[in-house]
Amino acid sequence: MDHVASSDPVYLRVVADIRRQILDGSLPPDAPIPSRAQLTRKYGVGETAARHALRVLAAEGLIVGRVGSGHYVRAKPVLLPLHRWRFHDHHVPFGADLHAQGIRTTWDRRSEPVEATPDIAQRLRIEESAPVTRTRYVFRGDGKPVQLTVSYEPAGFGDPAPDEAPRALIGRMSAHGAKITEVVEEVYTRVPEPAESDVLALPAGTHVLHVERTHWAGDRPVETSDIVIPGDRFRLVYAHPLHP
Amino acid sequence: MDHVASSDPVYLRVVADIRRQILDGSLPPDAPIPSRAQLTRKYGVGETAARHALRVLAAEGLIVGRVGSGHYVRAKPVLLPLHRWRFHDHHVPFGADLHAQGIRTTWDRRSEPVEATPDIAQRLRIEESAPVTRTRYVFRGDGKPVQLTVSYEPAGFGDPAPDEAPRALIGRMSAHGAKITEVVEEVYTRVPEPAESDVLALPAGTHVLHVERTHWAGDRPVETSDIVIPGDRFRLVYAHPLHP
DNA sequence: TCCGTAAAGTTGGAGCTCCAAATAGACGCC
DNA sequence: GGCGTCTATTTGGAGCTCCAACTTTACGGA
Repeated sequence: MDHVASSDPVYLRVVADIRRQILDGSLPPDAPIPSRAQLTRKYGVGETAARHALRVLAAEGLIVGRVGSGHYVRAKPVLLPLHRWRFHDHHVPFGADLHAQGIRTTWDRRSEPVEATPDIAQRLRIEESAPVTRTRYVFRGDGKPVQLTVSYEPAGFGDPAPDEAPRALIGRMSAHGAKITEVVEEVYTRVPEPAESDVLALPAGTHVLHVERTHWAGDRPVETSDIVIPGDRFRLVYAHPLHP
Repeated sequence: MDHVASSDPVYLRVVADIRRQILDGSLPPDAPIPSRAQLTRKYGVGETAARHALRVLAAEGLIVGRVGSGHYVRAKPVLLPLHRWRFHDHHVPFGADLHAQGIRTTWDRRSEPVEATPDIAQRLRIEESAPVTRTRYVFRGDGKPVQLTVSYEPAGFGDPAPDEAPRALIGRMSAHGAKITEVVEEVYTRVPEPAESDVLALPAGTHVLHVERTHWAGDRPVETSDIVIPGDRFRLVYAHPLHP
């Protein structure tokens, strides 16, 4: 996914290679990164390029440097490249489009404990009838429901630690100029399995919220994407690429 | 606010000085930043330090570099140092504390057009009885209202541009272990005047949402802070400091 | 076995240099 | 005035070097 042409700066070659290893898990948390001197030999670059590569990776939050010791893969690494993400306008998907048409958006959320259906149980990898929490988000345009989002998560799984990190729901969605004519539905399941780190550029082992179904305005499927809920499993860091 | 001791790295001295000038407005948007060569002379540092300073400021989003031309203050600069901010957990202020006590949080928001009272009119710097939009946020713990937040903004002022930037409401609040016994109230006013850039580290001219009153659990005042609504007036960039 | 010291390695700060690509301004020509 | 060219300046990539502060490891003595 990270195409780095041979004409690109050499430091980016180093960055891309190390980043890939961290993202796919071949460099696990706390693993040591080659030192400056080793990088110059391994990639045949100068010290300047090696240093800059390490600096970029550190700024991205993927590695940490310890003076006198070395660089290591961040224990709970956290790269959320903001430029790949879109906040929902007013927390309403496609909010920008609604606003463009002079439609005022509101939403609310309601959680309730339910028992896992076979379908949900399988997705969440829990037993049938186990207690789960269902949260229904209703997004409205001018008071009329525009989108219904249902999120399931295992009961207890979502109970945050005392000083838990923020859990703002952030989504990436492509905004089309779709008309708002029907109630749409998405089913999110909070699957405790490794993120497709390639898509999200998240470290291996990160937990994601997966969009299972998405319908929009007349059952026209919308681009499906992963959604991250920053939770107690990882801290949220909005990284600024810092290149060049 | 940015104390840079003489023992600190020299590039930080340069960064702090330029940053200050941008934040207090003495370097207005699009103003040119001294070139590498000029910085070395002006601050008596080497080229390495000058370059690194510019790189840090660029990574912070305060300046942009144009090859062959120079560095300039970003036209709509936007530094939001995430580490100074706390997302509301589940968008609910003090949500982390509520969760710690096993309390489940929900909230909803409702907007309605009203006429400006003298009080509000003065704060918003509009005429009395002018049309304003009142938004009432109700934050609930286990279904019971925990906090009522009322936000006023001039009608039209908040009407977003067609491709408006996200408007997620982000707040910084100190989380106390306060008990949830009473409905509390905050009055936010979207004041179209320069931010106290020193507090928020936002460039001069940025518009902020100012917290006018805050009560919490038995009329005990909570730390008052500024709140930013990313809107069409500026783009939101989550910057990662990038030092060192 | 335990402890203290010495040596080697690593980060981060800082300096210098060279160069390609891009820009902006000066200059001359029509 | 308008147009094209040429030159000085600037960024960004890349190289090299030196050093202080710190960590890790290896070694030797008690």
